[in-house]
Amino acid sequence: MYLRQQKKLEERLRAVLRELYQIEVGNIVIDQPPEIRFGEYASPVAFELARKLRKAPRKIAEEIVAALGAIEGFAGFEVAGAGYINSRLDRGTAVQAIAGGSDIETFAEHLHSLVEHTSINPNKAAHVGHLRNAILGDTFVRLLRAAGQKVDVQNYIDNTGVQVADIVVGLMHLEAMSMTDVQKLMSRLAESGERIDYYCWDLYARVSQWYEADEMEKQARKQVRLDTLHEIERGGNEAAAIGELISTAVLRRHLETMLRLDIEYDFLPRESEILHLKFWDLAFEQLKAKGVLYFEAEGKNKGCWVMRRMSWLLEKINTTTTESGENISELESADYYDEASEVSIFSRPKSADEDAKVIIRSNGTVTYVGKDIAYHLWKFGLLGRDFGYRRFFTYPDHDCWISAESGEPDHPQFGGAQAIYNVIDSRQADPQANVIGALIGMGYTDQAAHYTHFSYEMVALTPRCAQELGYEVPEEDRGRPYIEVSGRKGFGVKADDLIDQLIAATQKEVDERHPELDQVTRREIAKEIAVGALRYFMLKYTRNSVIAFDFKDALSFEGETGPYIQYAVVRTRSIFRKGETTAERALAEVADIDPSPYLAGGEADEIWQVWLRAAKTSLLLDQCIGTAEPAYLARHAFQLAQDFSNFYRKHHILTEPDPARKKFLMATAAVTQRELIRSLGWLGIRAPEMM
RNA sequence: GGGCGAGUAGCUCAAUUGGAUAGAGCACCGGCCUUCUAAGCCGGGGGUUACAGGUUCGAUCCCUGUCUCGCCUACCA
Repeated sequence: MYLRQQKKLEERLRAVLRELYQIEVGNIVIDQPPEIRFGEYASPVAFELARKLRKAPRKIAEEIVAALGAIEGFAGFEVAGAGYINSRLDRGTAVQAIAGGSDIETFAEHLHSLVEHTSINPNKAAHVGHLRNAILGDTFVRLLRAAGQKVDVQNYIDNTGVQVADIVVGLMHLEAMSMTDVQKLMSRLAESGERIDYYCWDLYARVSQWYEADEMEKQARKQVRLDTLHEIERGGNEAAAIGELISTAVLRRHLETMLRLDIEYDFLPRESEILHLKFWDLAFEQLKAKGVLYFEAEGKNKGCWVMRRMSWLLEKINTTTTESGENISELESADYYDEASEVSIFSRPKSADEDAKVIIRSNGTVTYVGKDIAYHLWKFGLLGRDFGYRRFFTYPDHDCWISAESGEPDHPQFGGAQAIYNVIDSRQADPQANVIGALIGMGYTDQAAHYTHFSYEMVALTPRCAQELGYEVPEEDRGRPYIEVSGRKGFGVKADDLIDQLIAATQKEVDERHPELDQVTRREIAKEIAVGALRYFMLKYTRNSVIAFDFKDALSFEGETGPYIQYAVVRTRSIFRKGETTAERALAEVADIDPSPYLAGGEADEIWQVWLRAAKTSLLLDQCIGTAEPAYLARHAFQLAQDFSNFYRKHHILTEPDPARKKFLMATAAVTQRELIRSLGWLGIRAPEMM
């Protein structure tokens, strides 16, 4: 309702400006007045026109208001302050419309999108940083799906990288294990209920220390690491087999951890297949043919195949654009690859570009960015080769597939998406930008424009939290706001430990509050609250804010938290239970009455505030997708819960004597419940029956 | 050296992307359970938005400079 009326108002303003002043205003700014008593929409458009028209803004605003006439659903327009144009909705009509439903259809897009998130190296347990990634990604998937998009969820698995190699080194060299020993180890762990990912967490830290421990041996040990890495990449040997076994087991653990948070995946592309199916060879041919990649014959990169950096391109086209991906759409108009002459803007420079990015080293091996370019060509359906697929993990209503050299004949289609989102932390902005740069250089500007590096800042630990975990915090770090986690040092909070702690804390509360419920139900409620607390905690910060993790904050269930919002829903449920009706019925019954009398006067503003906020959920969905920022919706849900709590205290619903007013108050609780559950659902948070 | 991000209340963060009196949560102080669940509500104190200029009707937001912090910038992967 809110969004639809805003668009109507915008159009009318546009028409009025055309009539009165023969002016086209590109973007008509409409926001909300500082106080609800001023109306629902405010536009400062008169200020903007003041200079152009050489008139006082207030005068312009008066002329516009006079010319607006009547707009369906609006009660009136007025000039406020120095020249704001405030618009009031007809509250009675609006309430009926809000009770009727949402207006997602005003912006729904039927794109085929691909979201990649989680992507944890399968060599250790997931930690809080990975949780932020997965929760952000999963939430964004839910938002896109809510807006009508078809979304594939991918979790990229670097199963042949140096981190997996480190684990293999640990098993083969520190523990002197063979393949059969490793198999025995795994069944021993399984029997004793120990987690393979936790075992690897410690082993990874040990191996990282081992490399550095002995100055004399350092060189040799690093060589062991490199040799192991190459064996794993090549495949068909013991190191590769052990790597495969361990990484697959750890991967399975990651999927189980994420499932605790209701996070599911559709496809797991692995680096091993990107290597063995030779994706790179095809990408190399394309890059070479289009001149994006060229052989460097001199300078420090002599003997390598190199590519211009994105930063160079941005400077070249003289834009102020900096953040990777986000403003690529501005590049669309220009041509960076000329089809006719087959010349790319990236073509070989006259003198060596020392700053160029090396894609193929002088020893003939491909760098990470090179493989990533190939993979992203596949994502957009531009590579000309596909993975094999086989089933890997089963969810209640679908399967998760994994890449394979030769897979099952019948499988769903992946790749070939119209838009992609890569949930990757901000430290990888540069490599991401270079992949985008390669696409642009190859002439795939449209794809580059739909490539979003969904970047976010890391989760670090407060010094206090680090000390609680038993880590020695150096003197100079104690005053800092946060300390970066480190897998190599085994320094961090493991995801499953945190979830366990959260459940233990919520379980205690639920047991105390509801001794009458059976244990299974109490357990279920405790889990829902714990997950709600965790997911909300990770979502309430905007993406580019570093989260300084602290158990005190994360284990809080009061104030701006998930449980606060869940609690508001539980209160509405309680009202309908005691009132022996349902939210659906309460919303339907608002049609029987005229709510207008209850929406007028100062006292009514706080009730109207609930309806207005509830009406904005769709607007928030639109904004969250446009800005790739789920935090706005998290905040919206909190504010709606807050508005409701305020209303709830002041207006006692079930004892309301006026039957028509009672229906209206019931509908107020109902619309809150509907919008809170909807918003929470998109945030991946369930709304418990009781708490 | 270059690039990016950040600096807002004691602490952690917002601020609808240039709009009206910069808002929340936590912490602190005071009040509210015989009434739909107190994981709640109400009230209070708390601010030179790092600093200095500039742009304009209007700046936390844009521009220039300075300071502080973090990250990125390898033929490692």
